[in-house]
Amino acid sequence: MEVIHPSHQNMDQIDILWHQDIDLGARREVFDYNHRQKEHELRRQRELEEEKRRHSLLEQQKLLLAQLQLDEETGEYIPRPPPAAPLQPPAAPLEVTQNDGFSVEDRDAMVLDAYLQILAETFSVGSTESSPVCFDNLPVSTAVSSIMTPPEQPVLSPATFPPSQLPQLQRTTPDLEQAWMELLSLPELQQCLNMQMEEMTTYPVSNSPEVQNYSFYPVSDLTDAKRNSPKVDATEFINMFDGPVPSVALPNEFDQMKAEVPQLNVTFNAESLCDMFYPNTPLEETSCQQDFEGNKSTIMPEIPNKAPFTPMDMCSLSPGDESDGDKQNLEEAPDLDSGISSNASPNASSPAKSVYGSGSFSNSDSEMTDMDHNPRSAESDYSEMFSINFEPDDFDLTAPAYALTGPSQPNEESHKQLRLDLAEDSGHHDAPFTKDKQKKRFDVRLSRDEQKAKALNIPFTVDTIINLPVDDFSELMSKQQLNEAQLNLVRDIRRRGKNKVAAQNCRKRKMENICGLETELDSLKEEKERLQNEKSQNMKTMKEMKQQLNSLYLEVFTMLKDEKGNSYSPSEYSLQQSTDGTVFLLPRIKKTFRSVDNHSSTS
DNA sequence: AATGAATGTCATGCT
DNA sequence: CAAGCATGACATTCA
Repeated sequence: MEVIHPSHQNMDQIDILWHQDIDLGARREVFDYNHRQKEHELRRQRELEEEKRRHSLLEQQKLLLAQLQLDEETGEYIPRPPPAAPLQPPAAPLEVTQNDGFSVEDRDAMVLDAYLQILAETFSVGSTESSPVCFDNLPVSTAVSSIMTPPEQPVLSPATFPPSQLPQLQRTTPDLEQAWMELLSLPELQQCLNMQMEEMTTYPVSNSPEVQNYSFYPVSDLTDAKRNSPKVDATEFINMFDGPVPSVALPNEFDQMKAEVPQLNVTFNAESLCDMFYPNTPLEETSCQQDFEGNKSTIMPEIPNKAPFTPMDMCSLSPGDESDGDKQNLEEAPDLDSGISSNASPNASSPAKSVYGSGSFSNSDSEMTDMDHNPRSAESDYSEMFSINFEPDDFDLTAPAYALTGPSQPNEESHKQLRLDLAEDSGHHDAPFTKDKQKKRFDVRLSRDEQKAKALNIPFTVDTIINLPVDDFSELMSKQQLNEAQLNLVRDIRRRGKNKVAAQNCRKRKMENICGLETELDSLKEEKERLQNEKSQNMKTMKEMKQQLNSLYLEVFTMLKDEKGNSYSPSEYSLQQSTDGTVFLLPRIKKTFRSVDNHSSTS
């Protein structure tokens, strides 16, 4: 028996199968390993080229952002003026592109083109005209404005930004956020960011807590801040993190945060940068999870009011500002539909304005600031999650309607508040302090209960008092040792708040009822008109039919003849039909008589 | 200054 | 019975 070499046999079989497949329409290249390998290499080459192209676009975009600065008045990005001498780009990767021999104008034009191209190609966000809007809404402008702030002026730390805006921004620009995430996932960008981050962390960061806080902001915030960093002086760069917090942070917390700085250095590698911006970092994730689990049982009743957890939500639960996150969860969500304390200030979409307050204070903002400035040990679940403590000695920092500006302008604000108090006590509010009367009115309204609560040292916010479920509210009241006056005030605040919402709903319902009735009235009018038209049409038809009947009647009469062949007069005879259908010709004599009788009797 | 709209607050009844 | 809701009536603020 002949022994065939196995491989030879296999090759023969493959050849047979191949011929069969050719008959079926498949080409040999499909099965050719070398051919497939070539194709694979070609594909890889294309991918590499694509990668290179994206990288160059990225570089151009970074360069562009370094060349641009935010015009705080128009909200537009404009070319940055030529930097001062000491402002040398600290980031090495950008030096290559910046020293390429282009004039500033050429480079700006090129960069602008590249920018538009990037927006059109890299981001699959949408049309280019929507992009600037999104950029305007991004917190990047806050970072840029912080960079642009003169060093001698206290730079607002991220902790003083109105954090309540952030989830909103997150919601309003999900596509852009996703695009940023995609960008960040590019290895080249991660490498670049990593280099810059290493530079950043090698500075003597005296206020390291802010570094940690910084990571709580949307990814675009930090990345854009970084993109601007090449033009930023080291001092200013540090100023981005150099906030007033150390002056208000409790020493133990400060030490604790400081102790985490080495961890940050470790975790600031390229792979975990995305995770740092979003809370998948093991460091934060564990703590977030812990906190989330810890508070879940008490948070849950309120959570359904809010959209499902976003990464920012998880971030908010991280240890650095867990109270902020909780407060956002629990206070913003009811505002969405209740409108009681809708913190939507007209400036909410303009971070550059809101950084310095510009008179647009919101309750939540002040509470956030309060929470930042009053980190407290856990007295109870709710005191940790919701409360502000109105400490008598931090009056100007914790006052509800004026605390946004933070420690940078404490005296002005406390004086404003004192004047506001005086105005309220005297019962009238001339408005020398506020530009927006509507806003002022809103704030004054809000601050009445706030003021009362503060006067009695109620350790909760009015939103907390109003929006807590009754069980949680009762539990909270029982845990706090409140005196009679405080309890009464808290109940009044809750009752007023509930009733306010009820009144709003009632009026809304009333308006809807009125609109519904108006619609119904319109439809009824139309129905009436239609029926009247139908009635007149019917009457017209009836008249025509009567005329036809009359003519037919006369026609029949003219055809009737007596024995002599004379016609019957319709005035003397009438035709009547009996029940069995027989038609009789009856003289009208009786009727004539009766009419004569009637006539004689009436006369 | 008068006026109407919008909104907050209170009283009351109902669930 | 307490809590909350609905709603009419009144008060306040503002344009």
